[in-house]
Amino acid sequence: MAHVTIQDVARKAHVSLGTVSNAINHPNKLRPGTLARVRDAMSELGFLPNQSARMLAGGRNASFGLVLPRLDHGFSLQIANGAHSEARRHGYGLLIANADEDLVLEQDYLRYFMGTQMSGILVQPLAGKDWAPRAGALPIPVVYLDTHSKQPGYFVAVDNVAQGRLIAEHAISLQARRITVVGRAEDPNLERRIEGIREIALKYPDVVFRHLDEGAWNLARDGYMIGSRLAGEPAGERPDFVLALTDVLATGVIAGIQDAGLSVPGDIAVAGCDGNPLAWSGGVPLTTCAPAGYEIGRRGVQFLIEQIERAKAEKTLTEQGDVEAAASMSQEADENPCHRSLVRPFLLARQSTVQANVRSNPAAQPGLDLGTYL
Amino acid sequence: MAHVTIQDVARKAHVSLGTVSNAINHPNKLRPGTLARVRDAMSELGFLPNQSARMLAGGRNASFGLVLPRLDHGFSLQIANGAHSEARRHGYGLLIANADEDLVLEQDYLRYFMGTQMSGILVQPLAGKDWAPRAGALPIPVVYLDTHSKQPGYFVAVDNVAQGRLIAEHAISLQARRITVVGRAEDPNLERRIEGIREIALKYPDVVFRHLDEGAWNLARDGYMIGSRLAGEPAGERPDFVLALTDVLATGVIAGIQDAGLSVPGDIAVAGCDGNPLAWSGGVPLTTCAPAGYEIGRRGVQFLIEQIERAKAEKTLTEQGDVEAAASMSQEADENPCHRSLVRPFLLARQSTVQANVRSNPAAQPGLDLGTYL
DNA sequence: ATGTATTATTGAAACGTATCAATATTAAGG
DNA sequence: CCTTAATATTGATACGTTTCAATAATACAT
Repeated sequence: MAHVTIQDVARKAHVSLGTVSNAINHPNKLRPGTLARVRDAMSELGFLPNQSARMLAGGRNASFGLVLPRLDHGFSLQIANGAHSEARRHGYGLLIANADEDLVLEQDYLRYFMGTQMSGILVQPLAGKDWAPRAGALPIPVVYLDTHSKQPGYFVAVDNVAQGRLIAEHAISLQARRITVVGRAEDPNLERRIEGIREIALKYPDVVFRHLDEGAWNLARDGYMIGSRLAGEPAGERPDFVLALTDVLATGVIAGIQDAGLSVPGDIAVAGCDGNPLAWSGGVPLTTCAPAGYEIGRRGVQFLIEQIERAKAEKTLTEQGDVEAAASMSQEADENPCHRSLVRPFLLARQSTVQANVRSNPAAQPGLDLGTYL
Repeated sequence: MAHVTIQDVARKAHVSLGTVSNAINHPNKLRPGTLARVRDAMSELGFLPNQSARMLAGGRNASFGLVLPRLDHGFSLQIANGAHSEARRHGYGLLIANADEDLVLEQDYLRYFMGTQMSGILVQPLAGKDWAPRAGALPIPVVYLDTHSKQPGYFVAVDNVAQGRLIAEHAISLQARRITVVGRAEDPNLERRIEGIREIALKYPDVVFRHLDEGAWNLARDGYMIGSRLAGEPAGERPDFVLALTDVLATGVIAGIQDAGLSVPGDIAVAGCDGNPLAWSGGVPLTTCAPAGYEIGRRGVQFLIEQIERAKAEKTLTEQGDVEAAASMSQEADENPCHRSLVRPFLLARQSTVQANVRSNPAAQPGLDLGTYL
């Protein structure tokens, strides 16, 4: 009942404390016979090493922490999957915490991860205009995901401006003449998408652009209402192309238009903008771009490992007495405090001609299976 | 650079170690002035309590661990969300680990959580015929989710048999005469669904039932191929109703049938069976049942808390010298080692008449917003 | 055999906190 | 102002590991 400790194992195997510890951490330091004896004792007693004690004594935990703002958005899941596979590839574990749209909870989890001696932390911060880097002087590597900031630190984000440009150019390449952008610009990422779209709009003065600054980014229902309304506009005035700022919105817009009796994309074409695989999994062939969450997670972990490696190198130099070399390394780091990685979006043109919107179910496309996202 | 410890804070605030500890854990034991002094010192030094040390010294961590087999299935996410909200309600945190379909990794995370002094662990074990309870004699509460087993322990699962019955009866109530069940029976849960369907089949001998034991549960593409094939069968022989064992499969089947030129549900109706919200989010109004993942997560946490409370009560009794009372409690527990909770599925009849399958976009239904699942 | 080089094993000293009995401080009552 | 009760604060101890210098046990060459 009482916890089985390394002591108990040592006693049972007739060896010392240190030997049991070695059996766990440096098995090759032991003679095969001893190792076997210790292992037998461990399994007989059902020994489970106390991770708290290990970390306290040993320093670092071979895991990363990932704090997500929510669990039920495809983008965050892609991040989690990308981060997880990259972490595993390097022998690290990944623990995920859900801040559940709550700033306080986000802070709590961040502090928890820091206190737990994690090897590093990834955060996809809660969106909001007032974003500031969480955490002060950091005892451990941190990488911010899906966020832009002028602050020093490590950041990995989608190039939202490029995303906007991409999708707007796509619309124009399909001969759209009246384009309506749908969605409230409620956070910097969305603003950047609009910025990209606007750039393109300026290049094509004969195309009519309009922005409906309404509809929450994550509510398909808002899209539905907007879609119904747009469908109700007179034929010559209503848009022939709707650019929704998010795929979830786009899904709703499509449904709204269709329920109003118009065809998509026959009467009005619709495109999304953030490559959310879950939004089109049901069979709506939505053109969109940048399903880049996976890549963001991957790069985030790479950044963490980069920081870890650098710290390790610095420490090694210092130990070798090469103090000036170490100093120059850390000075270099100080001069170059910002590390940004923009993940380039790409067009997922599942609606390569306007007509194609009608039927090209993703389930039918080999090599692209929805199951992965369900 | 070097970690700021409780010592440094104590020195800075001119108090003792114990006082700083109290400031963290029992703030009401301190005089307001002292508390303020300590808190100032903490924030000035940027103190972060070392969680490893806390747990080592103090015993338990106020968090639960959740080990999931995968992150990209809606059901697991529902579980995570249900567990998270219930845990928060009781003041606990939740850390999620993704076993990523890997038995070894699942074990690793379980061991990790046990070693981390988590207050309890939830596991949705990897599916497979050879399932056996992970973990031996457990030092901490564990609850198994979405699994059936004869072993002693705590289990929360969907009543898969009822699920099968429900969906089959639904089909028959819609006048189906030739029902084809689609999906490989690759794990006990799926077998149970078939069992439920079979029960109903026996009750209606004039209805033709057929089971195609093919199609992986999580591959829409498999469903697509099966759907195309079924659509190719002669009009009098092909099914008028397809029951897919999972919603993901059903999604594919629908696409396959439609691409073959038949209408759903006009020519062939299709229903899923596991209430995966992500599978119908795109606008395919799929009838299905039991979106019960959330409820499973919730009950799982409740079971954990129940175990914690019981242990606490037992300990209190023992301390009060009431040894015989404590003994009787634990004896009672020994005699009643199995705790099962079956979550009852319910029909999500989004296709309440066959015709309704055509158009009833969920985005249009108030009170049911997809955004939540995207 | 004997001494030396190599490899295994040992056990004491951290790691940073919570706990709790002991002590010091404050408040209350006369 | 003194006594007693209540409340704050202290600091030694324990938690279960890892680490590392010291020691013991081998293997190897002579």
